[in-house]
Amino acid sequence: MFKKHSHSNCMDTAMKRAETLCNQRNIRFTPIRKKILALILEQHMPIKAYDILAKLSDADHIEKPPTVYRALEFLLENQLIHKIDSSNSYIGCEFAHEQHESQFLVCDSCNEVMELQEPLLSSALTETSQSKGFVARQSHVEIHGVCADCAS
Amino acid sequence: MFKKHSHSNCMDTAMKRAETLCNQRNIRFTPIRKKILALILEQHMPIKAYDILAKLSDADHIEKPPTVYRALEFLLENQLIHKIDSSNSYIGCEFAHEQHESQFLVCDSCNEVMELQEPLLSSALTETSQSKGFVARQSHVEIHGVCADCAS
DNA sequence: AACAGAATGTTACATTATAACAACTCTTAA
DNA sequence: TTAAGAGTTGTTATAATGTAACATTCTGTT
Repeated sequence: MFKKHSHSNCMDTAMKRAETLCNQRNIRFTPIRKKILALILEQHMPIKAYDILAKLSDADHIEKPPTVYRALEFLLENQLIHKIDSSNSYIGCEFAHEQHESQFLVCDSCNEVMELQEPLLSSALTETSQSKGFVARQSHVEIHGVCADCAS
Repeated sequence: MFKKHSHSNCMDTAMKRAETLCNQRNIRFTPIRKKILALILEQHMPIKAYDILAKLSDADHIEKPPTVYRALEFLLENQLIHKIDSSNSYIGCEFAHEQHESQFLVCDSCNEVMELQEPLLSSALTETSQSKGFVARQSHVEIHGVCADCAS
């Protein structure tokens, strides 16, 4: 485990932040979107689309894939969640308040993911793009390995 | 296009490098593996597994998905190719001679991919991991945007 | 209420990837 | 030389991931 913390607390915060953000952007934080964001946040590690689907089906009437993928698309667009490309899974965003790169430490032992916002890394990405005349729009960094807790 | 160059030349070089590397490592560079690496290299941009399959089916007798995925697995393990996670596609490695991180500029306009080995970026990745007590094994960076040629 | 646009429901299907077991091939060692 | 064993490939079937297309419902605005 990367860190101990009051998870229900962090969930509440994230949900409220999402609510506020949607109001600001004048976009609709509908029950389905809310429910799916909550499912992702309560997981506190990457979750797969069809696992979300299964949880929805348990709780409510049976849902279909598009229901989930549409909500995921919405949440991704608004940076309320991120996709971990290497495992086709989704995780709540720790910094849902501004446009930012995706930087992750992915522990291959416990499967937890830590999201980062490292200025050093950000500037390295920016400089790299610039040096190639490349106009960067979105960067995605996944560092796989073993987290501090698992290593010790 | 990121750059003009003699592509058949770069293909030959890459194939020979692969041959040498497999000899050094005492692993078998079988006809199937050779053929699939050649298909990926001649593409010179990311290619999807089922597109490889289609090309094989055209040329030879009909092949099945496991044939392709096994070869891809082999080529990935030996860093002769890389997977572009964001598009489930595969591209020949530009630096098939040593263990290295995967760093890519992905042009969302022309779909070309430029592989990099930027020391600045590498060290930023290393320092980021270390600062979190994370033991990094493999990093993957994809910078999406518009390449110099498409931007101009 | 009537409309327009957004969101959701539903069916069907497309794409990406792997499990499981059989058959073949290559090397090595009796 | 042949039997054993590991590695590779063939084959069938299916799992996992994701989307197209169209119908329906909801929401806010005239």
